[in-house]
Amino acid sequence: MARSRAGIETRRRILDAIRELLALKGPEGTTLKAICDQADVQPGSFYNLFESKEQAILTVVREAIEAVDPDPGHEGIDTMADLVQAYIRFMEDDPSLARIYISIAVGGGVSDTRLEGRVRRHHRERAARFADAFAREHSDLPKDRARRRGELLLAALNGLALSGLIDDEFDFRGHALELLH
Amino acid sequence: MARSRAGIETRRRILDAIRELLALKGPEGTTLKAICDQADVQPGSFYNLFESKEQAILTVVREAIEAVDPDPGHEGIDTMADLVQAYIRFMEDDPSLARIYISIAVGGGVSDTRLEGRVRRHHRERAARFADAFAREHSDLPKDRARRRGELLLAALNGLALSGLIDDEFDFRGHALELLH
DNA sequence: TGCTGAGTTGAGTGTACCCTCAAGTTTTGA
DNA sequence: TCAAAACTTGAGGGTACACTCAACTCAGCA
Repeated sequence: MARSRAGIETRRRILDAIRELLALKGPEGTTLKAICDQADVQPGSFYNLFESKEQAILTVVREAIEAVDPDPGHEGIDTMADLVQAYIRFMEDDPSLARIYISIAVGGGVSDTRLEGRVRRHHRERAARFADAFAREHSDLPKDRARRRGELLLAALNGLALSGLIDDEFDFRGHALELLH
Repeated sequence: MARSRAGIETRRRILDAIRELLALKGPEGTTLKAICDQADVQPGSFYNLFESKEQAILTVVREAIEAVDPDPGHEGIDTMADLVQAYIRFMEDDPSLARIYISIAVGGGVSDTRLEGRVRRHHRERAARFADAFAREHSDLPKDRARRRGELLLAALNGLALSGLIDDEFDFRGHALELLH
């Protein structure tokens, strides 16, 4: 753990390096040497701050999982527009984290049983949040139908994000906004 | 290359092993030893049939990319229902390939520049196919709007597939069929 | 100013990886 | 039937990997 100014700064540089490498080169390219080169740090310094490479990567992965969910405090009162806008912001402001997030969701990268369960739990909570927002705006619909619509909207956003990651020219923002109708 | 009965059979066993390992353990878990154990083959035999581990994996990856596209002959005449049904079949009959497909699409696994271009090209062709099918069934819509709807439908399907891969209990089939309305 | 502990260094360790190859067995086809 | 070709074996080689550690520097503070 970092306890001094220098340590905190080094820790940040390392996490930045991992984030960039994961997004750019994938898990296979995120070697200790690559991380250390990118962060301009020696292995010994890395292991002074992190228990293992795996643990450091998991820190970034957790960050990605959390970043996709906006304002946890707003849970229970956010509108569909809020949720869609938040996703757009996530994709535009932090494409590296977005790529990592979708990547773990599929399980193609860091495959770890604990992580798999965490992703599933997170996904279900997120689906519920979408379902609630939708139900609030369409109180006429039966509860079950609202839930399914929430699931569908979340899936559509994830799919649009996927298209955006595959194809730089894809108009994620436009499509996402259209979803609101 | 396999030239005799035994070689062809061994080659099949190896590709089966890779397919299963990629889907179950991800690229990191798909080591030569794991492949050979699973296929009940020795390394020397592997290298008699494949140039490299990478080449063998790419064979499976290509298979996954192609498997998602049904009946290439029908291109230009398929209906939206055909395309959706084909995706459902792909997800249900070959979940390993489906996981691999979505996984490469994100770029989280085998990250290779050639592959990245191939995926992008494939994705664009696939979006065009959806757009065409949609335009054929809604000739009243302006061309551009039809294209965007095709893109959206493909993205939604991919997103639903993602949900299905994260959560076994997710009703992919039901949601996909509902998309047709 | 000098002590303490946090931070840094980089050569070095062991391991697991991908791949090779000489020697042997089996299959093919003339 | 038999020689050539295809296939299999498994020990072993070179490399790149994650990680360690003793020796060092440096910042913060009494």
